[in-house]
Amino acid sequence: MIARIEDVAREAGVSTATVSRALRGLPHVSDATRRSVARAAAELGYVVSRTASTLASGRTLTVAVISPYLERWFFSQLIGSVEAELRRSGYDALLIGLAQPDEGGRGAFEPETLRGRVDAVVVVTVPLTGQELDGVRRLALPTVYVGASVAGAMSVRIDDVAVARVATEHLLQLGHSRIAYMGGDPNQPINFSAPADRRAGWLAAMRGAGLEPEDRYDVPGLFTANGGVAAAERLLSLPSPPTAVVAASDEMAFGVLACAHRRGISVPDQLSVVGVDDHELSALVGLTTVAQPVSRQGALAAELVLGALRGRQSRSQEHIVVPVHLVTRRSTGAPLALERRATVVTGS
Amino acid sequence: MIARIEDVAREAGVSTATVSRALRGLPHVSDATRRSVARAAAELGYVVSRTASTLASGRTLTVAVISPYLERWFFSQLIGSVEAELRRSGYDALLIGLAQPDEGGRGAFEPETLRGRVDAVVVVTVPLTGQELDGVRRLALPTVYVGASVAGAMSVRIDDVAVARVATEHLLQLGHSRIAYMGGDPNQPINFSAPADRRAGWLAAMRGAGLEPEDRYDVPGLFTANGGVAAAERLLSLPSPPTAVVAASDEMAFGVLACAHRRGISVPDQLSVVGVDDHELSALVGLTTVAQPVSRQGALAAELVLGALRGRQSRSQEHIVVPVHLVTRRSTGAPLALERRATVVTGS
DNA sequence: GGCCGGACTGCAAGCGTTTGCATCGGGAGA
DNA sequence: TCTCCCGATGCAAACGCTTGCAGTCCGGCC
Repeated sequence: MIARIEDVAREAGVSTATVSRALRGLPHVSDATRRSVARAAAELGYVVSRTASTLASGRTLTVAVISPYLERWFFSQLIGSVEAELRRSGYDALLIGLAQPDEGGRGAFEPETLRGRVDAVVVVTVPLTGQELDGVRRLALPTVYVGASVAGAMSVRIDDVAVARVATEHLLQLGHSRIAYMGGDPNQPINFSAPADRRAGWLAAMRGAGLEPEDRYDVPGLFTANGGVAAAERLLSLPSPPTAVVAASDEMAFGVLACAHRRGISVPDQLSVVGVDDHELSALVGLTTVAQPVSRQGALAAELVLGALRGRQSRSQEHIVVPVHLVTRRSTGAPLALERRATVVTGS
Repeated sequence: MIARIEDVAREAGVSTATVSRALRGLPHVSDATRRSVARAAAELGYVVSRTASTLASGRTLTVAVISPYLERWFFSQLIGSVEAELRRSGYDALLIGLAQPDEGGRGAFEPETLRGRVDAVVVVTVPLTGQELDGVRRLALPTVYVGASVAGAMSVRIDDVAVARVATEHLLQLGHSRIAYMGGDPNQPINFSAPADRRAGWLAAMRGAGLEPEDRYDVPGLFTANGGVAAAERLLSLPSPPTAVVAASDEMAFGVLACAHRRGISVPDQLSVVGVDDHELSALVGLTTVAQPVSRQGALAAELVLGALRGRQSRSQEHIVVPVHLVTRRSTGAPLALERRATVVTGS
C-alpha cells in the first residue's frame, strides 16, 4: 500500500542503496541519478520510515524533553521554546511529564526506556533522584539540564542565589527590614536546587544587612498562585507581619497581591511584593520582579544539544548562566513608617 | 554492550520468541519459563528496543499531540493533562508545535511524516488547512480533535456559541446594552472555529435582546493579555465606549482589567468584564468568567484515543461536548447609570 | 494402548532502512 | 594501449524485535 524504498528504487531503476543516498543528499550520487530518484519518490509519495531508519542507523532525530508540571508558566514557556528550536532543526520533541498530580510523589522515572529512542535529553528543573540522574548519565547521550547544573552534563540556568539577593536588596534599599521569603515545598528532593538557592540568597542579603529574619518569615508557597495566597494569609496573620515579601515566583506573588487586596492591605504602602520570572501578567498588575529570560533559556538548551549532536562530541563542560535583572514596578515602595520619617527629615 | 533479546534468550535457555512472549505477558508461556525469563532479563538489565519492536509489530506506543502556542494557558493545561493520561497507560506523547512565531504564518505541517511513528493523533484547536486535514485523515489513525469537531474523527469540545451567549446574557440581565466582544485575529484560517463561534454567540444574544451592536464593538484581542490591553484601549477610546465587554478568553480579560485600571475606570461600576476559561488567576482577580473544564477535556481526549486503540476500531462518531458554567465574580455588575435609576426607583 | 487435542516452545521470515565493501566503467597518465 | 584510480553503483548483511506456523510432549479418552 504505502511506498517503500524498494518501490522507489524500482521506479527509478536503481538500487535501494542509491535511493537512500540520493534522498539524503550523500555524496557519490550523480546529479542525473539524484534527480530521477527524487522524481520517483515524489511520484510515489514516498516518505522514509523513521522507525526503520532509526533501527538501521541508530539515529532518531528525536530529543527527550523531561519536565514536571507542564502546566505551570515557566515550564510551558520553556518547553515551547525548546520544541520550536528543535523543530527548526528537524528534530522532534518526545515529551516526558514527571508530575504525578494525584499521588504524593511521582512514579519512578526509568531512563533506560529512552535508550535508542532519542538522540539527546533536555531535563527541565526536575527533582530527579540520584538513581535517576545516574540512569540519565548512563544513557551516554548529550544532555542538558535547565535550571540546575549537574556534573558531567551541560546546563543553562540563572544564578538563583543572586536572583533572591537582588530582590531582597531592592527591598532593603527601600528601607524594609521585616522581609519574608516565600519558596517551595520544604520537603522537596535535594537535587532541585532553585528554591533552596533562592532562599539562601534571601538569607544572605538579610544577614549582609545585619538582619536575622525570624523563622516564621520563611514560608512555603508551592510555586502556585493559590499556594501564594495561603502562605500570604499566614504571613499577614502574624503578630508582627512583614512589610515586604520576596516570592520565588511571580505566580506566588500574584497570590500575595490577591491576599493583600482581599484583606484591604494596600500595596506597596503597607506591603511590598517582589516576584521572580517576569510572568506575562506581571507588567499588567504592576508587579516588581526579577526577570529571567525564559524562552531564551529554552532556545539555548536546544542549541546546546543540537550543537553536541552535530559536533558528535558533547562538550559537557558547557555551563551557561544567563543574566537576570530587576524590573521595578508599583508593587514595591518604602514602608509606610519609614516614608513618614523620611518626609519629616526632608522637611527639616 | 547493551543486552538484546537474544542475550536474554540464551541466559534463560529459551528462544527469543519465548522471551518476547514471556516479557509481554502473552499466553502460552508456562509460569516457570516466565519467571526464569524475567529473572534473566532483570539480571542483564534488558530493556526492549522500542524501535525494533515498532518496526516488527507496527505498534509505536506513541501518540502525536499537535498544538499551536504551547505557551498559552489553555494549551499548556490541555497538553499537560493529555500527556499525563497517556503516560498512565504507557503511551508517550510526541509533541508537534505548529506555531511559527517569527514568521507571519507557519511552516506547512506534513502529516505523512507521522506515518509509522505514532498510533494515534490528538489535534488541539489547530487551524489546519484543508490539505493538512486530509493528510491527517489519510493516516487512517484514531484521531481526536479538541476544541473543534471534524467530520470523520472523534472530538471533544465545548459549545463555543453557548459560551459567549451565556456571558452576553449575563451582562444583558444586569442591564447592559453596550456590550463589546473581544475575539481572535479576524484573518485566521476558517477551520479554527472557536473564535468565530463565540463571536456568533455574542451576536445572537445581542440580537435576541433586540440589540444590534455597532461594528466597532467587535475587536480582536489575539487571545493574549497584551492583545487584550490594546483592544481595550480602542474600545475605551470610542466616543461612546461600551459598558461591558465579553472577552473570548480570560487572558484577554486580564488585559481589559489592566487597561481599565490604568485609565482609572472602575470595575464593575463603569465597566463590566467577563472572560472565558476560568484561568487559574481568574478567581484571584475576581474575574467573572464562563468556566470550561480544560484538564477534563484533555483527559477525555486521551481516553478517546486510548479506547480506540484498545478497541482496535475507531468509533469515529464520538463527539463529546462538555458543559460550561458561568462563574460570577466581582468584575461584573449593573451599569452605573442603570444602578442610579434603580436606586431612585427603590427609593420612591 | 493408540489417538487426539492442548499447551508450550522454537523456527525463521519478515519489518524497511543504512552502510561497509565489492564491483564496474571510464578517463588520465605513462 | 595498458594500468591505475576514482566516482558511481549495487550487494547483502546488519539493526533487534514480532509472529505465523510447525513441532514436541503429555495427559486423557475411547
